[in-house]
Amino acid sequence: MNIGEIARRAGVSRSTVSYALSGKRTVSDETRRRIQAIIDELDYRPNAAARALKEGRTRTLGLVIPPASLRLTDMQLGFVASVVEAAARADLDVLLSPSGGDHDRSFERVVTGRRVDGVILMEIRLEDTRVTRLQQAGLPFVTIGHTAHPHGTCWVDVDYATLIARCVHHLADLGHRHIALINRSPELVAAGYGPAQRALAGFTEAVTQRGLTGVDLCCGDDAAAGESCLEQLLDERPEITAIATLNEAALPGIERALERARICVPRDLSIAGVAARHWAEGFRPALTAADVPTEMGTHAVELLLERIATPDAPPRHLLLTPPISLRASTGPVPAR
Amino acid sequence: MNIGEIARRAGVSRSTVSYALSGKRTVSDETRRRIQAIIDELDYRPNAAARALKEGRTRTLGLVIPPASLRLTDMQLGFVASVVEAAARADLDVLLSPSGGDHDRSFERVVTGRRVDGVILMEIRLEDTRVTRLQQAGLPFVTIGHTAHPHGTCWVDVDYATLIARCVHHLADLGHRHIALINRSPELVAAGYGPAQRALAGFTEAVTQRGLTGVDLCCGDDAAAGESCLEQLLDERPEITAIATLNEAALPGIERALERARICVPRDLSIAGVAARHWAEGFRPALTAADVPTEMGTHAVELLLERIATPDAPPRHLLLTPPISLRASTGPVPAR
DNA sequence: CCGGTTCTCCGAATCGGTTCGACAGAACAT
DNA sequence: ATGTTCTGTCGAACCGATTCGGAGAACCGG
Repeated sequence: MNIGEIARRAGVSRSTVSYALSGKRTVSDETRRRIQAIIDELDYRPNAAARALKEGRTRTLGLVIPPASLRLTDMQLGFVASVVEAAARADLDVLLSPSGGDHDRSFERVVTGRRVDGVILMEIRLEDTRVTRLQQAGLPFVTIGHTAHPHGTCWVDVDYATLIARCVHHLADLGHRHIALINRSPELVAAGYGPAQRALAGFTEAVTQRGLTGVDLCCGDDAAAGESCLEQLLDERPEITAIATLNEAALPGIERALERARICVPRDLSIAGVAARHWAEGFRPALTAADVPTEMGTHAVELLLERIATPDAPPRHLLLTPPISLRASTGPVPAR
Repeated sequence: MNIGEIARRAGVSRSTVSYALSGKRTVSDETRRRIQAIIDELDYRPNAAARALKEGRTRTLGLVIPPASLRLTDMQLGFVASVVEAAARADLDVLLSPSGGDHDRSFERVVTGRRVDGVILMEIRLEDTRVTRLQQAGLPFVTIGHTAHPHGTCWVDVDYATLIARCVHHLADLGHRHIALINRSPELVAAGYGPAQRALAGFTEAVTQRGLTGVDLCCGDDAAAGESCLEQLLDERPEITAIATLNEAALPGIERALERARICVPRDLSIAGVAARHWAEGFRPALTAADVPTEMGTHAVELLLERIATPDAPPRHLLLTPPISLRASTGPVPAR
């Protein structure tokens, strides 16, 4: 079912069919109707490869995700979902490329095989070779998260520094003087993972500003790590009355450790953080938290489309600071 | 950087470059080396659209996922990840299409725009219009899960009936006589969702065979539902000493309800089930369970590649029955 | 020295669209 | 009546690869 077949049946030339479809030149009403009827009957749709070849664009976006070996967090999964939906709304398809290493066949195919019109990069490091690779290839791209040199690139990110700082201020307002930050895994922190770094920065600044005692510790991204991390914290730093965290995957473990230690939230201890709504609401009691916006992906797609349309415009950034939803996990500091 | 540019620089014709690359005809060593050097220098890679147009295949697989509005379960996420990785290993790209409704633009584009060589369909219902659409379009496809008419199509699935039955037998061997099945959500069961149906069938048969008392109940796919479901069960059926379940998302809630009721697992109550390893190991104590194989996606890709290669071969099925990993959540029935 | 192989390579056709220039005929103005 | 503009359509070129038929050279044995 190619365009020639349609043209033959309609008794017109191939170009007329093309124009009838695209509307880029006028076609008489009568001819257009005849063509449309045949297209409907045969369920014809133009061959994507042929169109891409001639037009020089693929109507496809690349989405580079962490390799499957690293379990995607719920937050990341939310990004993927919202990217895919936003792209679908713009009638674009999404090509997935699992990539973490530097020399990755899948990534290279996407970048240099002109399979996509632009790329969205997730889970980037402060120094990221993939970013430089994309820049050198001249392919439009947007990152979710940003590198150490954020000015030359388009990105959208969550302002972890501000959000964690707000958590600290909220807890300080409630009278808490000794606050702990439960950060992401030591490996991520060591690798220069942006959110972890910036959360720590925001925490430190807010703690200093309010004259509080702050403890910050790393914690693996799973329930078991959360459990042992909290046990250690309760053991070594009994003066702590409040916790701020951005480690949503550790929440179930934190909850378990608290329950085991017979610590009642928020009576004995307050917790606030940054987490996908799903995790915050699954916590007992429901977690006071800045809900990480699922529309991150939507924004990334918007930025990318802009960038594809006008590659020479100055790169735009989007730093999101969602409000903190007050739920049940924070309360006044316990009387001594 | 097209093939003509390479040819010009190497002083050969375009066809020679093509043959040097594909090896489908002999090219002298010296010429090949010269061409390869230029390709390496310019970092040339053939244009995917042009190749797809000529070859009639896209080297791309379509993966149809549930729409983002429905949160993907961990298991489904595992499938996606393993599909993507298996495809990457075979040097294939994966095009994502979120689709649930029947008239879906993204799905139609993938199916009829010849954007992919084959499709993997997840989360299918016993009656699924997308399956018939694919059959009518003549596009090779494999489903993860199977419909009510499984013989005409290729699929790979987990044998929930057998797995749940094995759990029951294991519990019966330990002396348990009163066993409950915690199934998936009532909506899914009502909608004719295969796994839920088959789990119930396997449970009923095993219970009958061993002469046990069985209770089966539906439970929403989240922690809160698991919690209330278990509270109700403990309240209404105190004689129950063991539980079998395939509802991994309810596990955290089940755990919480047991802890609250001061029921010690496995001393007072045993639990066994079917769950992704991640969930089973996150349970306290670690859950005796058949680990849902993450390689489902890998198998689906293998089947699909076979089907693409030989579309007229009889359709193959794969019913996986992973072994039950004995962990800490099952033990002998408590003395009365 | 000639006919037949073998080894290399080239030219041209092809895939299925889009788009540009041209052109016939109608409509309109002078 | 003649020139001009506007409409609707067509033919051909083009995007960048693959692939088939064949050309020319080297080499073989007879």
